[in-house]
Amino acid sequence: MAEAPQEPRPDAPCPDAPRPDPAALLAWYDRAARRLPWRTPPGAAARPDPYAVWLSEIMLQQTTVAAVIPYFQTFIRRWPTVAELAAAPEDQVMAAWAGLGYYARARNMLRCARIVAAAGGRFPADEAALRALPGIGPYTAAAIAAIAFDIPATVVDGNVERVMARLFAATDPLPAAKPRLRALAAGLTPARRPGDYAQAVMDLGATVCTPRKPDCPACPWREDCAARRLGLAAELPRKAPRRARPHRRGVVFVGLREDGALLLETRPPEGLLGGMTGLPGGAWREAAEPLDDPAPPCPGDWRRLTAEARHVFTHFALTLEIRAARLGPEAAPEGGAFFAPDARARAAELPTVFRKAVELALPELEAAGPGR
DNA sequence: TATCCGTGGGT
DNA sequence: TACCCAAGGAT
Repeated sequence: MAEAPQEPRPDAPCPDAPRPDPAALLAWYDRAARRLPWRTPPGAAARPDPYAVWLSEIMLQQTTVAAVIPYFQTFIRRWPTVAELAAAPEDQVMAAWAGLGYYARARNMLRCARIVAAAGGRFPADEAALRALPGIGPYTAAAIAAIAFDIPATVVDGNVERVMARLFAATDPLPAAKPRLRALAAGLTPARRPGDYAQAVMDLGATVCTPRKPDCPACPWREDCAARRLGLAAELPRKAPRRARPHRRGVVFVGLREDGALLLETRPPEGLLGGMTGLPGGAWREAAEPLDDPAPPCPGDWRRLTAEARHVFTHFALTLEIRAARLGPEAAPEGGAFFAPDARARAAELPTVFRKAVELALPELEAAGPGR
């Protein structure tokens, strides 16, 4: 295709500017690569298990490495192959995922595992085919293709966007700048060691080219970085302003039966905390509106706790009023609620907002004793 | 294109 | 305290 003459952009690298060398980044990676449970050492001839790469990448979506590691270890030990994960009951998978957040990931992960297992148990070594699987978007498809199969796919995550914005001093704000940052990243992707390169750019963003206080002297691309020359590194990438977070309130019931069983319910499959186990309660409404005062899920001596559970979701903050009761062996839940044995073990299988409420209520309920 | 969807750590 | 941010995807 013929090159159309392009309007020069004020923040574009001049044609004679030194082009960052992927080999320099790979040399840094050979030295500085983090050891991660799903990662093979840099330069290793053997590719990592595609199942482990896929599992780690799903867990790492919008989630920090430190948070993922224990969950990855648990999953890989409990379900060592995609076939074994595919055969697992959904409620067990959701319970094992509890606390990691973005629960639609877990359901899509299981759907994906079942598709792959039914097709023979091998992940496709092709970016487009990966992209067609549930829970695998542009980033994850490129990451699996590159890391598991050493295909020269361009991974673009938040790290890569930040590194490119600085390297080329792209001053236009996100998210509008995404297509251009992707194109810049694609222009650097090497044919040699693309899997290590993909991980190297992300490691660079995670450990050197950090959002605040980047460690420019430690950067293998320090001499090539336009933002560093301009003194802009710490200010990039720029971002469009975001909306203020609203505040909501609600009521939850923590019911403890004499035998230690906890009163729970299964949430609707879609939406917030979809498909997870939760506590019965009312609607969560804007704090300025009247509180939804729901009927108890089961008759009992319900008492309001002084303490409230506070939790912050991505797009709103929540304060939960807690109503707690010890319930007799005859207690009969209504409206889909049910008892599950071993309240303390169950709390670990709840989304964090509910786990907080249970942890506030249990000591008081246990101290009160059955005869209260 | 914009909104929805969790959580925990850093500053 | 308040805000930012993280190996994003689905709709």
